[in-house]
Amino acid sequence: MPTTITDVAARSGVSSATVSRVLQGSPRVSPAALERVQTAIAELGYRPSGVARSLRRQQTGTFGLIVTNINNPFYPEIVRGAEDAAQRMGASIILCNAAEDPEREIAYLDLLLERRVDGVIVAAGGLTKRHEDFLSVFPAPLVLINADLPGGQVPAVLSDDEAGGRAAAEHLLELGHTRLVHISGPAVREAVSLRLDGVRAAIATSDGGVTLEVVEGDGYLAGGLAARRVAERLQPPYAIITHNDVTAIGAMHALFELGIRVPDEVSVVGFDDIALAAFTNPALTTVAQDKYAMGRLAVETIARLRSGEAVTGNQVLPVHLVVRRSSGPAR
Amino acid sequence: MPTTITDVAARSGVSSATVSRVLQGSPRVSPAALERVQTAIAELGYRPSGVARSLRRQQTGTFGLIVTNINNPFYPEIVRGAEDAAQRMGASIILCNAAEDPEREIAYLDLLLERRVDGVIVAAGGLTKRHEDFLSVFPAPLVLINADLPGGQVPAVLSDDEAGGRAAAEHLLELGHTRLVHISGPAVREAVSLRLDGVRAAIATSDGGVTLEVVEGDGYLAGGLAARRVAERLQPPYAIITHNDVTAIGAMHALFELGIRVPDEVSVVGFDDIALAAFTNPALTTVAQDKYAMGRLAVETIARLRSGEAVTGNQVLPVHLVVRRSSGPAR
DNA sequence: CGTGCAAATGGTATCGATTGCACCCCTCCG
DNA sequence: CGGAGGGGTGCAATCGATACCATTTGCACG
Repeated sequence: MPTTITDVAARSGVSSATVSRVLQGSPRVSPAALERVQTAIAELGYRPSGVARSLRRQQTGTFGLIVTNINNPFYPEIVRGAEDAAQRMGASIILCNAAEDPEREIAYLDLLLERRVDGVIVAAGGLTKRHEDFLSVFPAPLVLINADLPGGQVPAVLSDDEAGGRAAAEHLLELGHTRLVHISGPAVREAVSLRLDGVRAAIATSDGGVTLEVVEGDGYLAGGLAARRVAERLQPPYAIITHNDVTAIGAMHALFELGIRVPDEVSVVGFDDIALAAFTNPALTTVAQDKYAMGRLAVETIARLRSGEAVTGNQVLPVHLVVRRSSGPAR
Repeated sequence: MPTTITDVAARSGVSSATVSRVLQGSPRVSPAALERVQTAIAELGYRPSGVARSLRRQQTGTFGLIVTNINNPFYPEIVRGAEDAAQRMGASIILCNAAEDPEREIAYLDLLLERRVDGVIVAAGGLTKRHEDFLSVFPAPLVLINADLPGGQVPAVLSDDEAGGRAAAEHLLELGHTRLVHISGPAVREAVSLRLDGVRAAIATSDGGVTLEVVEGDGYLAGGLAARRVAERLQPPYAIITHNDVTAIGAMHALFELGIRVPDEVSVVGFDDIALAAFTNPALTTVAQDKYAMGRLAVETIARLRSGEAVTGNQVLPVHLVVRRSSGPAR
């Protein structure tokens, strides 16, 4: 049984109202009372109940952050950006890991609603129809990361996926590659088609004679293993663009196992620029997203929504190509 | 303004007490009332307030889980184990990412207390003196993962680090290695010295003539770069044991950059068996911890503590060596 | 037909903090 | 010397749900 505001009031000889005023730093407290209350708080080790406070204030100072899969190193950076931004505004984050399970995402949405969070951020990659139905009537401030809801009613923070796909492809074309393979993520993800669009756009504006093959992966390590099937029928040189870095790592592993050298025979370009990308062998060329900023922006957007501001547009963040060792000239 | 239990009561023509009984699935409700209440709930889209419920019940159905660094792929598996276990008992997890900042860990501990969570799990790696002072008087059920508090008052879930270190070293000795290098983690971490103890124990029971060099890393990617300094003065063959897989990835990268072949010239053995370990080039030999079980056990232990049971002992989980391609015979 | 018991339901205090309103007392000025 | 004004404080309602206790209703049995 923790101590309550009443205990503090009793010990310092004032009413609970005065203790409450001390807690909020109200100026309408005499120095003597202030002193006594502070002493009592320290002596009792009192800590106000966030639960009672939330009930009374009708806000919890908490945001929910739902991520598709915290196992994917792409997400932790978003989490950090969101946490830091929340901390700056005195709020905190409830992190929910959906573990690639859409049902679980919805279950968490429900839970967060019951917890009366002040807003929810969904960093989900792919949205199913059920998500859309659920999210479009969601009764709390809501922001999406790397996903988009038709109608544009829900604000979203996005990377410029199309430009990223284009940059990756242009880089490979400049290196002289004419055979491109794209290992995509699950088709439900918005970003998947946008990145592919970018690749296609780059090819379209090239001199021609460039082929593109698309293989669907799972957006995780195993997806990269699709590179094995590709390698079985394609003679080097060619170049692989993956939906994300984790897939690229899987792909480079498959090539390594087959004794195919990267980048001498096959070039590989990833997407995301996770911390590990600089440490693969060879180091991974990739399209960098500003993950930290995405988390931060999402929280700031939630805060604006909460303060009544109407925010509906999408915020698209620029991406940039980071050239490392996994891409090289075709020969 | 969300709908409340009173709204539901009014709409269904019963008192709020009856609505409450419906919410808890009490049998003391007539079928007719049940029906009407359920209809009203559905029509209004009513969802009971977790805040009010927590205040009244004096428990929140929430556990806090503080992890040192969610960027390290070791932790997400723990999170999953904890989330699944919590879900089974109808509870939920507030995940706090301390981002390697001990002050932030303590700040989160404070926050969780204010939020009146029903228990806290700290997966922290290293505990400073301040942690110890803070944790030893922590006024809520507490369980540690991969850390230990003197006095044995706080239950902990641990891997058998000493056995793990031993297994790694024995494996390398069997391969004929006589020069071992250990890239450790930050000295504050308990596990660091235990794993090293295991390595030393294996060497002690060997035929002799084995040397061991210890280098301190940071427990993350950059720590592995210590391998570069080692490589500058040591002629192959030798073998590197790292504190964890992420460090091993950093080490393999440093060796790769120097053109040193793994495992032909230098063997590398990691610790943790993160998902990525099977996908490095070459695939990483490592000591596997049952991360998922650690998270699960921690939550189950919290639940036992909460139900009044006195749990104080440490639970040590077995580890096992997974041999892949990064370790080979010395030649 | 009266009594007793159980099922169904409602009234209301309570959880801990916040806050509008009222009150007291002191000071200052007319 | 009296009244106005304001700083400091306490009372009590309130947030939404729960649970104890009391009351009503229905039914069976003697």
